[in-house]
Amino acid sequence: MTRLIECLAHMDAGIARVSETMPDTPVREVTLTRLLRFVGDSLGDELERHLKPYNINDSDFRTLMMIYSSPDGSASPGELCGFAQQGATNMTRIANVLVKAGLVTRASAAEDRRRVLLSITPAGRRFVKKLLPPLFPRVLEAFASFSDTDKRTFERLLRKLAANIDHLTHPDDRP
Amino acid sequence: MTRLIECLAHMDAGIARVSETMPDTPVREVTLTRLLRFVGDSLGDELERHLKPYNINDSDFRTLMMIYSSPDGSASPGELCGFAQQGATNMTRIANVLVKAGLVTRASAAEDRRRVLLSITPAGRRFVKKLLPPLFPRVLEAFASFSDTDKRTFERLLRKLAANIDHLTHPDDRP
DNA sequence: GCCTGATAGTTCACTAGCGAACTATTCTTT
DNA sequence: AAAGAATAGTTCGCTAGTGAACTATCAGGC
Repeated sequence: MTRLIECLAHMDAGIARVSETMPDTPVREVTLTRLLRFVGDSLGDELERHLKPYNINDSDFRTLMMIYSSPDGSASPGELCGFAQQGATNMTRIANVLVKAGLVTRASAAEDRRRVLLSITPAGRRFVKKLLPPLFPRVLEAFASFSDTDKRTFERLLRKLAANIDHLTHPDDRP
Repeated sequence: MTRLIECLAHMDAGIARVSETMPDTPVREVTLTRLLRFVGDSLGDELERHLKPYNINDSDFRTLMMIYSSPDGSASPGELCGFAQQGATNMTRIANVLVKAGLVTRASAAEDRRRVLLSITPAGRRFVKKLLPPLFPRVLEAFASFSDTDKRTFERLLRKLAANIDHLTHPDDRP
């Protein structure tokens, strides 16, 4: 597998060549977009690599973390797939996985029997507490060469970008 | 589907709660990682949405673009999956799709008959030239509120992060 | 109380991507 | 020149994720 840096160089060259035949290409913005996706995917792969030994994957883990970190340790599939940007279909599968692994329980809510309540079990909490700490050094290492200002700036720009994308995909501003 | 901004708020709250029970959580770095992936995925979804009417998906498109932007308009699956960080298996599928759509041709290379050469067809070039321009305004819009300095800084930080991840995943520095 | 419509989940059938096993070709060694 | 190792793709069987159809429950008018 080629090094990330070489991929980026290749990408830069490709974009440059495209912009020759199509002069109105917004080179910088396209580069940023591709870079962002690239780096994001790499981070995701890193995480999956760490999770694999536990036979759990990224979205299962994210979902578990959302339940774990909810104030009362439980949530319904609907809420979860809203925040995790997952389809309801997939959330059903994830819930199945987590329940089967004994990390959460599934019960239908008392007030509204259509809803389902996924609640974290003691084993689920233990699992999170064991899984998370070894992850921290790697996250820190990824940002090792970042100054405090770098991190603040990076976060600011990412949030700004998120806001822009929000406008882009929900152009329903004021009625 | 919930707004991006709300998801981020929810994510912030979740990380804050986790860091209460696990005080050694590197809150800022975790936040940056999650933000980055979030924004990257959203950009990806945006692209897929635009591509769907043409019955082509993100990786098919990226692959097509790599062939299009190669100096001689052709490449072998091996090169492509190196740079696209795709498995060879999937590249076979992608090649099948592109060939079936008449956008590229598949032929075995003369010098080394193990290799396969994927070459873009005139229809493939036309397709790219038609598909790409409507994409530009959206990319520009995503970075609309970014100053020139913002963009430069963002790019610098992303590349720095990429370099770090490279070290993280290939710790084979010097022998 | 009882249709109508809305909401929450699930099931089903399909697309996307991955790892392991396999095939065909080329390189190396002798 | 023949055997063995290496390389490039493909096929196969599996895991992830999606959209459409379906089920069960609730809410509102009458």
